[in-house]
Amino acid sequence: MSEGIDGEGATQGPPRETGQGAGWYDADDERRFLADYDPNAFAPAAVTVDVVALTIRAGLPRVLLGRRARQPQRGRWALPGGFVRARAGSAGPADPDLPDAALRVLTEKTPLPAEIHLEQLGTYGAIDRDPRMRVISVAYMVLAPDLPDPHSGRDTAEAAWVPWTALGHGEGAGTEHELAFDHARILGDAVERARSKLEYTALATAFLPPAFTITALRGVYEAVWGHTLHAANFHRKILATPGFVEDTGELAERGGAGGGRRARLYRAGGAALLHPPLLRGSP
Amino acid sequence: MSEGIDGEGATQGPPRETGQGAGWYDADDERRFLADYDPNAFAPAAVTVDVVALTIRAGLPRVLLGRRARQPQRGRWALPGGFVRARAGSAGPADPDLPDAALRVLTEKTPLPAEIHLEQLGTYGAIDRDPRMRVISVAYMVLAPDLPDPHSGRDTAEAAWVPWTALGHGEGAGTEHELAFDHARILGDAVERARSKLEYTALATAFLPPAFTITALRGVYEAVWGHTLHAANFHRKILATPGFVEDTGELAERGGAGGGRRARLYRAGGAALLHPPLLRGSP
DNA sequence: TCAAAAGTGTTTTAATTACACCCATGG
DNA sequence: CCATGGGTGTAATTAAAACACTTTTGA
Repeated sequence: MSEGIDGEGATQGPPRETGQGAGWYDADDERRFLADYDPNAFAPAAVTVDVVALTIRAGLPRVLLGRRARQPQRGRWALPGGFVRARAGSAGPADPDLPDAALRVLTEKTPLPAEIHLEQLGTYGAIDRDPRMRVISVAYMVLAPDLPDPHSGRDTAEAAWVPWTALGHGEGAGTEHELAFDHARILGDAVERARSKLEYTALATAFLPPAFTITALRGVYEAVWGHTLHAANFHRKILATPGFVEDTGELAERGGAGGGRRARLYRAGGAALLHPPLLRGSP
Repeated sequence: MSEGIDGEGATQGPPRETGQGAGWYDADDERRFLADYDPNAFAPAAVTVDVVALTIRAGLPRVLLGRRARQPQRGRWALPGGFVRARAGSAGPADPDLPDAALRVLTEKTPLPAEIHLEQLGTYGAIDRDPRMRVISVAYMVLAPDLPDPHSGRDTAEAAWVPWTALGHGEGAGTEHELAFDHARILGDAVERARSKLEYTALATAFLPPAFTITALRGVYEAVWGHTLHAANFHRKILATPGFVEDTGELAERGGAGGGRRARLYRAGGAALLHPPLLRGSP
């Protein structure tokens, strides 16, 4: 990990030769080295996590945002985020790994269900992305079913599930919904990732409750991709894809608002990847 | 970016209210805030980059590794890596962005051609991944054509393009080629990413020189995927995929070793994504 | 002239699409 | 009993896989 094979600052003092020349791995020598090591001899950097939590509510794809109550970028909408706890301190225990940090900052905003899809999106570290200092931010994407309204949290004036279509990924400068820092870019990357992963993975079920209808599943695709799909062919294709969904044997409560047959309920199947994939370019 | 909307340590002192209540964005207030800001009030973390540079040489897929000349993990093979330069200092100027840091540590090992594919793989930050301290490492993947032998560099006893099949991604514990830290996991993630991206992107050409034959392109797929492909159908499919390759009008120097027709030379086309994709499951 | 590699034709098979139609339910 | 949404049948289209075959070159 870490400094790998080279890297300035990666070693302290001259190399400790132990008579083996080119140097094969020696566990005793390593133990002596670590006993002498000073962890504060390195140039520090601030590391944060930002979470793009996506859901679908009322047919619209939405992202969890909070309006910043403090400087910098006070008043702007921003992704939930926070510093990674590198070690235990007054604020609490250390985050064992980066996903723990992501879930920690997210649960400050909203309760989470037992099953949640969390994946790393990417890391953003441009030198000018935060006006205060060099900050390197690891972004995560969360896909969740429709959740209760969020609470605002300590540094947030308000928090809400905002339709991402209102944000104009990357553009939207000067609008009411302009995002703080480079969060518009991070959101744009998350949306593109989600759109693309619906094609070749079974991820769409992460947006739904444990039991759902094929029509609800189609609603996920239509909301995320932004266009309608052929209902009959979609239905058949889902059922023909091994492991995508499993029949629960139950039926949904009622048909559509103005009548209609009651739909069968399915649960997510075991498959992670779809063979064959669903392609986006279909009507 | 950075601390997003919440995050402990994200603010210093009480919020500065300016009489606007819920707080809309105010550029003047932000300017005053930044003038007072102390960048050293944060818990630091070490941030590094590690680079998985992949190529194909003599029909084998290979990764650039160096043998560590210093503790910790002295004698083990490791990925090229180094600390991100958060700000300018005695070691040199700051890295403007993370990809700059990745290219910097890579050019310490090998000269690079003009065109190079660099993409971020992911960030690794488990609390125990480095025995010295909490280190968060941003991993990059580079795909390169066959390059000259690498130079060893300051902290490296030797450097080489090692066939990744000899490394057993993630396993290989106790073998001569066991990797340092969590580099086996990072390499495994890179290999899986490369295998998967060959399916639906035109990335295979990144492993080849500017002009190449369809057979050489097939060799890339066969090396990375680890099985042979049907030559005739592969040929046709490549040419049928719009924008994958363009005919140069030239022919390769000679046919195969023991005779054979001279192959046409192609260059990479403009397309980034393949429609339709090439699927891995084909003989 | 023979073997090796490049490249084309053609048949078989499977997946996708489009459109027609039946089923179940609420008003 | 009819509008609405769920669900199935089936033919037309298109892409993939398998296999046979021609072309070009080096030894």
